[in-house]
Amino acid sequence: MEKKQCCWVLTGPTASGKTGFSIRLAKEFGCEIVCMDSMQIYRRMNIGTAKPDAEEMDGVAHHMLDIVDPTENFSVAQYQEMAEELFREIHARGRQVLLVGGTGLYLRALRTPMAMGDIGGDERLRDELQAIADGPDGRQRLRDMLLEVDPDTAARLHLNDVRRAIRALEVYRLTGVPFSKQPQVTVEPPFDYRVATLTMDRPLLYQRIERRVDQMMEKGLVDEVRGLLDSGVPAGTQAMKAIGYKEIVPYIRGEYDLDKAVYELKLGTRHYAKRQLTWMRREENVLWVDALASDAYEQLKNWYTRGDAR
RNA sequence: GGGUAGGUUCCCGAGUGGCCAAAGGGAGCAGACUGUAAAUCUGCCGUCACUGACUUCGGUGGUUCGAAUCCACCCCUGCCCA
Repeated sequence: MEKKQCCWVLTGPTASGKTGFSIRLAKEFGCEIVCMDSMQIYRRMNIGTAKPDAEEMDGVAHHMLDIVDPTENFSVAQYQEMAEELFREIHARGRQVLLVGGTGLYLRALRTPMAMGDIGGDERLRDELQAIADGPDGRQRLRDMLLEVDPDTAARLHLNDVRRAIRALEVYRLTGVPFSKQPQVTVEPPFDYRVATLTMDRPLLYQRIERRVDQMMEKGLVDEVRGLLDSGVPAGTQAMKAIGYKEIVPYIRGEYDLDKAVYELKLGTRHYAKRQLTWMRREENVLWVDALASDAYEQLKNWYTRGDAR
């Protein structure tokens, strides 16, 4: 079998320093950077997503940034499709792909293409099921519905896990086959991935997060959020659920003061970073690098350029 | 100095004689995750030799079979009057 092309991946929690390392790597190895971040894909959401600006990019080609309007939804499946298309183009140019971002699900979708990747969503159905869930005894009713058509999934899901229960019911309604009985097509990923995760001492990471939030505020995060709202982006969209946006909206609406907003924003970011780490621990074949180690860059370099690794 | 409200486990905050290692929330930690994922959901959370034992509810000393809860004195904090 022909050897697959290898994509480099640099991941890690927010504020761990991915951007800096990625630019350096890109310059040294002629990489084109592909964003692997579920929120930086949105246009006009720059400060809150810590999207690199032109100066930071320093001439390095970046892809998948600003590809969706904040009023639109976007899915993992779309991401996977677009990204793989891009990889082919970049490789055709004879350049190296460097994926950079902290969205674990996106990485997994690339490394192990999702078996149910072709069963789309149905907004109306979701709304309908959500309405049931919101009703009296909603969660129990949802579980009962699921129990009837897909006892395995019903048993696996926690009563409060409404979101996944809805998805399971959705898949059943759409295909007639229970979620748990969907054919497990194991698709071989078309590319190889060499993954490195940046990490650091937890207290230090949290400190950096807080500092970064303060910087976002100085850069005018509030104005950015206000601008989005004023231009007609509804507060309930997927994009506005991003950390940095969902905490500022209530402040703008006068529901709480700025201190509270900043507190919530920092807290939300810390929680998020922790979840990212949890996700990455489960990923296999990952090089963990202490971002603050003096030889961090060397470690990354060696890992990516190592001939036999995979 | 007088009056008054309080001091509870990392924080906030319930608890006014046994059912209290002490509600609830927050933080923190751990985990899940298959077309919303920066989303959504779960577990742990005084200590230990952990189906039991030990230490804790400002301090000390009492009352009681038994106290975070009652009494006495003391220390500290907020507010009001001087």
